[in-house]
Amino acid sequence: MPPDLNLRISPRTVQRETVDKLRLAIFSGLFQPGSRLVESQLCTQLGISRPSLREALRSLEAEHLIEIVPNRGPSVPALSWEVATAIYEVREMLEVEAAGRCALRISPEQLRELEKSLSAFEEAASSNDSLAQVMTAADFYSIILANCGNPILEEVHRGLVARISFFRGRSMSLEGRAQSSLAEMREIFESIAAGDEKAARKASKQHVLKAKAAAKVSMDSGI
Amino acid sequence: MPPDLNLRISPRTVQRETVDKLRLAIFSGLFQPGSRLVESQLCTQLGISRPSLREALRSLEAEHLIEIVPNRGPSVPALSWEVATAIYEVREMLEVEAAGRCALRISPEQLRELEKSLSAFEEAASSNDSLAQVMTAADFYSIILANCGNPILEEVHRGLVARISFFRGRSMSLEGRAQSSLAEMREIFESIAAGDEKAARKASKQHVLKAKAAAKVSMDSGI
DNA sequence: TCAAGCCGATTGTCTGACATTCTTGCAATC
DNA sequence: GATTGCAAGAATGTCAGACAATCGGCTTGA
Repeated sequence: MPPDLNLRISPRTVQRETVDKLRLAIFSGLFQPGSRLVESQLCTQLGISRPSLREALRSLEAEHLIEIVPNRGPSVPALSWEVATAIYEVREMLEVEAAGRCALRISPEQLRELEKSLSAFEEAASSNDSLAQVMTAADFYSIILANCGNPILEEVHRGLVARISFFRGRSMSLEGRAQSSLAEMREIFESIAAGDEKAARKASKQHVLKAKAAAKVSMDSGI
Repeated sequence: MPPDLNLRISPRTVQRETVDKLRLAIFSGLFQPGSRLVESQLCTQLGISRPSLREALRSLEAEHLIEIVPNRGPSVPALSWEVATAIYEVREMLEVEAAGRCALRISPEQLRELEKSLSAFEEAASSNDSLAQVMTAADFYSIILANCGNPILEEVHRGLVARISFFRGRSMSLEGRAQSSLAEMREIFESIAAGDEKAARKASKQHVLKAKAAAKVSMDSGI
């Protein structure tokens, strides 16, 4: 028997359900950065009690998806470009490392999964649904990170990418960004498929750098 | 006026106070890994109500300092060596990068702070107080990370180091580990003081690798 | 126009409650 | 003797309601 196979089924508690829903709401831009989240409103909208909601909010606070100022309550933080830059830098470190490791150790089966997710992104890229683009792209990274052999790398990366979902959504709407993103991701995929660690690292680095540049453009232009 | 100077004073709420106290309790080994945390007991010990405690627990859960299984409640996770290895690897990436950047940009004033914290560790190293050793060493890293120019790097690093505090405490108790740790940290300090990025990276990498090895030894020997 | 003060809205925190689920000990059965 | 089944107790998940402290905005007065 595998030593650490986690067979325990996790009942979905109200708290967890709430965290997931709110997280998704933030990703999809339902809550704009800077907007306040009023407890009583959320309670009625979600149909839950205040204690449960507050527990969920504390979880999101610890993930840095919201911030809670005492006596003012929770709000979606407006990410400064300075912090966004910092996140992109760390994301680059993690993603480059993960891509490199992934190229050396991914299984054929997972490679097919990666290809599938690339196709999914390709389809999304040809549409105008920027949320779908962000989500499918996240799946693509997720598979790479899940196969880098380091669960912590994956976990930290997921947390960071979540925090810049706002920027990612906006920059995906940029003219041609989705298509060039697709090209970059295809290059990453090819390198990993070829088992070429160096190429995977290089392609991955390029991709993050361009994503960061696109985010900067969208931020400067759009307000 | 600085654009983003945060002048808001944060009233210390019961929730935050509780998070800090529990975090410290975990660091100091008051709660052994694997042990369950019973809400009613903690409530009476801390003198707070259950909702406040539960909010605090959710925060700690999101920091991965505790885990909460539905209908079983919170407990301190027993870190497997596999996960610990993963954490050490990511910590290495972050700390090496931070040390390198720090060497290029630290201010003379902060450098003095770094030297001070090194002295503090030196003193702790000659004692037998392994908690003090862990704490002062954490201060040392903290200054490096705070001067690397990337707040996210700092934040993520702090979170990871927190999670391996148990291992760090145990390995510091190893014969001679504190002294060799001191030597390694001094080398890091010297490199940063000299503004030598490459040396700082190298010394930092060595330090983390040795810390990891020491953790492995203490784990294998001690049970 | 601007400052001071008041009022509603919101949050921080507590108490108490109850259904559900887990744990544990004991009895019954094979 | 080992395993199964069950029942009591303990712990958690969730809710409702309450109240003081604080914040933000609006009115009022100078």
